[in-house]
Amino acid sequence: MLTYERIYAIVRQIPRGQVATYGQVAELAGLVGKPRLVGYALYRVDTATSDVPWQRVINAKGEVSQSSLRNGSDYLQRAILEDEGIAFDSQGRINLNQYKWRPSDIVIEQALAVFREKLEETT
DNA sequence: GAAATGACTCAAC
DNA sequence: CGTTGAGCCATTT
Repeated sequence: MLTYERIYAIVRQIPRGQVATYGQVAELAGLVGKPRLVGYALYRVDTATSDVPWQRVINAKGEVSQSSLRNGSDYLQRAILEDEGIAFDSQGRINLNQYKWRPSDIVIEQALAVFREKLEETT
C-alpha cells in the first residue's frame, strides 16, 4: 500500500544510532495524528526480509515496543539498538532527548523521492 | 461492507 | 506515576 511505502521510506532514513517515535514517523510520512498506522505498517513488515530498520522506531515513552509473540525478536530489537550505540537506562528505556532522530528537510525529500521512484516502478 | 484489530498518543483522573 | 477513554484509519475477517 502506498501509505505503507511512505512510512517505510521515512523509516529507512533513520540513521544508525538514532531512533524515532511512531508519532514522529507518522508526521514525517504525512500521516499526522495517525501513529497507529505506523505501528500497523511496521507490524506488517517482515523483520527478516525487509530492509526497513523497524527497530529504530519506538513509542513516545522511549520504550521499545514489540508485538506480543514475535519469534524471539523481543530482546533482539534492544540488542540491535545497543549495538548501534544506543543506551538503555535501568528501566529499559531510551533517552529520547539524546537519541531521538532530528530529521532534516533534505532527508525527508530523499525519502519522498524514493517513494516516488517506487511509485513509478509499480506503475 | 460492517465489525474487529493494531509495534500508538494524548489528555484527564 | 498508573489507569482510562477517546481519537485515528488502513488492513483483515
